Amino acid sequence: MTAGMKPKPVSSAGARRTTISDVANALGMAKGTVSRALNGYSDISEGTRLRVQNMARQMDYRPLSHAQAIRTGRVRSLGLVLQTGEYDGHSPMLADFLAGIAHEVGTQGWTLTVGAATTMQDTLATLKSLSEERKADGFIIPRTYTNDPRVDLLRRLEIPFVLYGRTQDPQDCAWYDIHGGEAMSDAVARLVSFGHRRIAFINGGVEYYYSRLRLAGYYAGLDQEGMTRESALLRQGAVTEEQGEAAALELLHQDSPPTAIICAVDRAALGVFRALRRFGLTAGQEVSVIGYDGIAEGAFARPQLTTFAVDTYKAGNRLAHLLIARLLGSPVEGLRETDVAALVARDSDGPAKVTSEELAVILRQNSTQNT
Amino acid sequence: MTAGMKPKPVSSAGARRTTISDVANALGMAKGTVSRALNGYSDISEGTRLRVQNMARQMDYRPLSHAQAIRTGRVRSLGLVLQTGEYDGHSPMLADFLAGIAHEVGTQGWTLTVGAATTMQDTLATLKSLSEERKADGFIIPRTYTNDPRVDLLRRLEIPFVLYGRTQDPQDCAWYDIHGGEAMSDAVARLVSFGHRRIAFINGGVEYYYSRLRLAGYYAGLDQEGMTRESALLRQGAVTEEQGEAAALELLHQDSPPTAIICAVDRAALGVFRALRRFGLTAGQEVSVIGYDGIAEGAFARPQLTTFAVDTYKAGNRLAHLLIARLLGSPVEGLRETDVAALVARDSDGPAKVTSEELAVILRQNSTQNT
DNA sequence: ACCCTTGCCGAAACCGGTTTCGGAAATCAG
DNA sequence: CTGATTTCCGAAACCGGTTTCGGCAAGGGT
Repeated sequence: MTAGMKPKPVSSAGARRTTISDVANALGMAKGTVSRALNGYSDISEGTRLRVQNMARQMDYRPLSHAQAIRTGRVRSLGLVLQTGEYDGHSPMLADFLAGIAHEVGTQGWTLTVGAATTMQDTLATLKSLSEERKADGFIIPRTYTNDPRVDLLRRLEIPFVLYGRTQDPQDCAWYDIHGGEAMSDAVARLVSFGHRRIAFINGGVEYYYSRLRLAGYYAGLDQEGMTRESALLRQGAVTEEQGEAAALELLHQDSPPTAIICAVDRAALGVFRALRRFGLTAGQEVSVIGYDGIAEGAFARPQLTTFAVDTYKAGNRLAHLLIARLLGSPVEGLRETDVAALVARDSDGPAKVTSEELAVILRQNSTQNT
Repeated sequence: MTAGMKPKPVSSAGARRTTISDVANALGMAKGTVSRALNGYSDISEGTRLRVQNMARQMDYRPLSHAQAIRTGRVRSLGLVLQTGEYDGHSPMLADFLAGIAHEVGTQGWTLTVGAATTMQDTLATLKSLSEERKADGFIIPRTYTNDPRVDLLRRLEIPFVLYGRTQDPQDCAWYDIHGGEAMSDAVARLVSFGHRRIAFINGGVEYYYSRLRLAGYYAGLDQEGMTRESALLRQGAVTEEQGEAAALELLHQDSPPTAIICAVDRAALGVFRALRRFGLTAGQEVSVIGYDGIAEGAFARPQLTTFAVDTYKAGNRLAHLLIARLLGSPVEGLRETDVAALVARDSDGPAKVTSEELAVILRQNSTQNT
């Protein structure tokens, strides 16, 4: 094998892929040398490194990840375990999320491996087996809990991961998160500027860490405006339309009903629409409603939902990026990103047209007709 | 190494996985023998096969798929490339679909690798690279077109695949499909039995093969009832709420409006609701509406949508099953399953309360107020 | 008793990479 | 000019499996 061999011809019909050996003896070198040159070992001279890289590019050589994995143990794949229980209204964003991950992963030459589970127990087992079988080098953990058993598991197993959202104990954690709290306090400020004085908050699932942050944001917003916190204006654990509707009904049936309702989750906000409709009211008129998420249905609802939209595609994208960085050795402290949700002002909120007292009268009048 | 060695102790802290060599010399055999015993070679006696299998189970030996892949070229992974373009209303089912695939795949010891693309061009490139890099042994092709370039590509590359839905040329194709056509003709029959005489059909995207089948089903239903086909009662290409709403408005603005509307897609049916609401009408009263898909929103809509529900989880499940079978060597002809959609009778359809003529009058009256 | 199958398994090559090890050539110190 | 380092690369081992090949022993036919 002389060094002057010409690169292999354009792949004919039954062409085998070019292997590292092909590259090696096209260059007249040992395959070990080619490997080290390609992987940036320091004992390779700059000259040969270049020659190898050029030849590899010319011959369109791409190492097979599973062939590398046998020695390195790394398969260049990110894992994602979906927990699909009851309908929780979050699935609409899934497609974008996956697209975001898959795109980033694809351009880096990595892969996305997805598993599914129904219970947390099941999720943990799936995580364990996927990593034991080395189907994934690390995991993206979506929808983090305040106290997340998945985090505990992966920490114990020393398997890299990155969170979508944060968790109570940040040790060993990389994450991408949206400032949901900030959005909530912005919502309060916006509603106050519209003249609202009684602003309620319908929070999401209490087990998720995000609901803590959003509640804190709501409180911060109240504080900033010099308003007092009232438990009568707070409802927790609404993530579906029904739950949102039920929570809104509770809020509206009080003596001093809120003239504005902030929801931690868009779908709950759509439920609030329904509750209002029961009284013959429409969001954005007598009562303002602001949501959070930016689901597509919000734009199609009547009235169109004002919301703080999160870019789910981008989230997936950044998460993949961060996890790959972590797997490549970046220290976890540098892999923590937060972003802001973008206010999408539509029709479901606006200037206060009635006071709480006036609203109470209207509600009493109309409640006799319905329900 | 004697044959009587005891199995390795329960994995301690830094325990390596058990390899095939571990099993081999626990049994005092050559590793090649173990491999052949486990893979059902015929030159292994029944006795040793049993001994090997037992020992493997005892030692919890599971071969690493990427280690096998290096020789076999098969990684035991199914590929799925999502095409995420504009919001087409189909994403809600995605979570269930993935769960169905992932579950089947998981229990068989396989994996699901997902990619994403925005355009068809992109999808084809992704399919090609995923298979070239051997990230997937075969593909699940969702949302089949009448004439599907993905099928052409995979056929040409001789890569196994299975379709969710059918396509024009069945050569080399395995599939799982729902009898959408049957559902549509059932819908016609149901509406006729309710006394409806003018029944319209709002079809889905014309490029998909399913819309041909559903249209044919609608026609078959009409034929069976001795009704004539009228192009005035047919609209095509509605997959979103807006498109459904627009199509319904067109249908209702005619001189002889339909008293019942069948939609090939639930989301379009929800759009029809909105169109009716514009006229102060509600589905299930003056006009009956029947959808197809069984999306969760249908149950939450007011009125609740009568629809033919497809079990998306099951679809994913069966598709994974079929593809794995195909990859294991089953002839493609035996890998074609069809299932039926289940009628979920709710509130959006019912006995005809007005004739088309009466409806026309109502619509004319109300159209002056709205729009 | 002998040859020929057949059944069954060990040994070794192989898949496509990575990593270790050792030595030749080049560079440096004195 | 010599000896000691460095620099750089070839050779070979290795990763965890699969597959080929050949041979020993048991069984069958005559």
